[in-house]
Amino acid sequence: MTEDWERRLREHGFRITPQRQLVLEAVEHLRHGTPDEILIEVQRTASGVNLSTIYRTLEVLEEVGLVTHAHIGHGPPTYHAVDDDVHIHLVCDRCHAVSSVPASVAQGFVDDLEAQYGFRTDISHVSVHGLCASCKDRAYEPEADDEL
Amino acid sequence: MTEDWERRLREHGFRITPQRQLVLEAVEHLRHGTPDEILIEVQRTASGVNLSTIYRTLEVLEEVGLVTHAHIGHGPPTYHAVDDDVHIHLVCDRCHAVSSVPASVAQGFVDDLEAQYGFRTDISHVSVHGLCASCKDRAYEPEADDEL
DNA sequence: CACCGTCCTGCGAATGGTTCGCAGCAACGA
DNA sequence: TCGTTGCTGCGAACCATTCGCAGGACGGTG
Repeated sequence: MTEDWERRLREHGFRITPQRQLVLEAVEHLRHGTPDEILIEVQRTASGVNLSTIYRTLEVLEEVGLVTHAHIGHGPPTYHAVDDDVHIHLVCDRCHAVSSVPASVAQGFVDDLEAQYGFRTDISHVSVHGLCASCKDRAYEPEADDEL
Repeated sequence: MTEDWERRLREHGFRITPQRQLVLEAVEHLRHGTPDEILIEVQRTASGVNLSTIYRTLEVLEEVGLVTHAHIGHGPPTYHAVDDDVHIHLVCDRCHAVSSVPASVAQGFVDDLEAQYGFRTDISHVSVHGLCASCKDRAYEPEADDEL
């Protein structure tokens, strides 16, 4: 049978190539992956694949709706498959830990933005910065030591 | 009288320099500015200032709490003065327009994150992606033309 | 008000992530 | 099987950011 991802690509006039299959599989396997990490994963199977191909392939896969990317912190974007649960990234500014929470916690917020400002939020693209539970409890602002 | 920003810098052991004053003024003048844009603004007054100085100065100003930065979209970070109203950036993925809304619309969301996950959100660092009102009304997914 | 120790700045090079141009190979319809 | 055209690998180009260094400026002190 023809896989869904093949159909998606064909419908948009793209060809089916081993590279595209491998990149998609890598993204699905690593649940979050930067282009770099995806390259390494792909090269476990096909060592000849080039970084530029990863970038171009991710662009194509995103265009046909098979993957999306989100900006987490200062570094490069991370890609993930679209059929994953929609989630929000919580990025700790202290320890840089990234956790995911269901998008549903933001539903009220998203609805408010649409109702009050007409803005339709792509919630999976949101990344939220702050302090994770451990860092919040462990210390209070060591970099802003005005008093003490 | 001694300005607040001078006191802030001195308290942290930093010196007062024209460059630091100019960068701070530029950030306050442009309400959102990338390092590049800030450089151009600063150079209207002092053409000799270098880009590396902008980066280093922004780092210092951020450390002492005079400016913050937020990640908006794919490009470089944007800086703004901290005494601005705390706001959230809404970034339109279609037309790339950036609008600001009061942080208060996210209060419930922020509270939920703290209550349910212990995550203390730095709301001013959040940027929200999606479609602005005009783009949402004007067209439906021209880049994802599955049908028609 | 001049002096001196440091910090700060300008400059140019290095770095890391991403994109581009090109020539050859491969997908897929005929 | 053949030909068209898209896709890939490669290396160079590019952009934003950081670093190292030498000279200049800030600001405390006498």
